[in-house]
Amino acid sequence: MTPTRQKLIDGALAAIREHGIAGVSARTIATAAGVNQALVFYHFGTVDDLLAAACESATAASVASYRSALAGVTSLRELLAVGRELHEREKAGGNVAILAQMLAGAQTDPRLAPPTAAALALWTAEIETVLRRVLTGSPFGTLAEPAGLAKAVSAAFVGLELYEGVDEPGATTAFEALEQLAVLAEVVDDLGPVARRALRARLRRIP
Amino acid sequence: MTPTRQKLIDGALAAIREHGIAGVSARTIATAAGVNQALVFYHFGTVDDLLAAACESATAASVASYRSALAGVTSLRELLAVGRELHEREKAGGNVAILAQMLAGAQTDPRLAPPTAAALALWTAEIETVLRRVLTGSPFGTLAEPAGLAKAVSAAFVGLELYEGVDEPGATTAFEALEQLAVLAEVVDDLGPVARRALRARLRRIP
DNA sequence: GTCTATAGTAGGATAGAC
DNA sequence: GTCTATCCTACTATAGAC
Repeated sequence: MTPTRQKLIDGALAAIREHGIAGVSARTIATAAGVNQALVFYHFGTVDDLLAAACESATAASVASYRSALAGVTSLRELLAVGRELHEREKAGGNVAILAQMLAGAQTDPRLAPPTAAALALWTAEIETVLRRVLTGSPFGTLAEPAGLAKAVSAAFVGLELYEGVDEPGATTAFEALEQLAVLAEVVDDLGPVARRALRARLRRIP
Repeated sequence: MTPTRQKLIDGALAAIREHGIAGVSARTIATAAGVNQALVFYHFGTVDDLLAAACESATAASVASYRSALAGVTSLRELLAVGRELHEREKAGGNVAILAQMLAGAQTDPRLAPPTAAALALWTAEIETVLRRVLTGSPFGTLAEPAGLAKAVSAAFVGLELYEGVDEPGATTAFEALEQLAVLAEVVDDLGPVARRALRARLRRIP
């Protein structure tokens, strides 16, 4: 990785954060990177390709920085704590914000869709591993596929970050409600043998 | 509402759907609307103001079209069915897609944030009403605030629609997992008196 | 209210000097 | 690899004719 390539990638991330997908351009990126505008095309060919590289880089780094924390998670409560920490750090950093902007752009730009899907897959794979471990033997795990659940969790998280951008206090109440729901989930997961048997019996009656 | 204003609003919605927030302009909107480009500024002053009006209009219409269906909802299962129908219709229509694009744009454009928040509030208010009714007496309702839950549901839905744009089969598995989770929620909600008492006892021990 | 024309700015992309 | 200069396109917004 040459220094200029790195500058451009960092500049692209800064430009997305500052101007959103609607405002990024070779010029705004080059300004943020402190390099000449023509270098975007020399090093990456098109703006889209630079955005793809930047998104991949930022997501890979972000996911890696949570890998050890996620590896230690053995309960829903702990997973939630990691999610809360991620959310807190995102307020300053904004790697999920990058993903959200890419996702918005990818809806109508076929060149952005594959790299965005790939970046999201980094998150879902990590979350799926944790969910598979945490939900083993739980009523939740027996019913819902960890793979689908991981995708739903990632998508919901992105949606909440977007929502926070237009209604910060509202987003706080939304997160609090989800935390309460997770508490309930842990309680259900932790029911005594009698109640648990009743639950299992009910579940068996569902196709 | 003059015919031209209406054409412009419809054109704005079509343009957002086709080009995303990154690609809308007075020109793309005017082309979609079949009117002269200068009329955007005559009728709405700025592109942002037209987008705001279009978003409000589309969301209000969409919410209104689900009001009667939502009024008949008395269980989580039924609420889920409405959600599924909305999701199916969105594949063709795309009013949530509009909201998602506005949300992405609003992150960095302060002029888009208030109208976007207002449009989202139309959905959350409706969902909150239903949740409040459905969750009365349920362990879920006693723990989590319907207001926060409604916001979380709306945000998650937007996130899932965005996710679907880059990974359609993945989004399907995500929706399926959430449906399974809702089934489990209904089962918990419907537990026999013994198990229910055990659940309540546990919940009381949590602050 | 709607049109044409246009000013002024910003954007993608390339050629060619260094 | 990096820079300047430049072409062409597209954008917002307005002025003025109809």
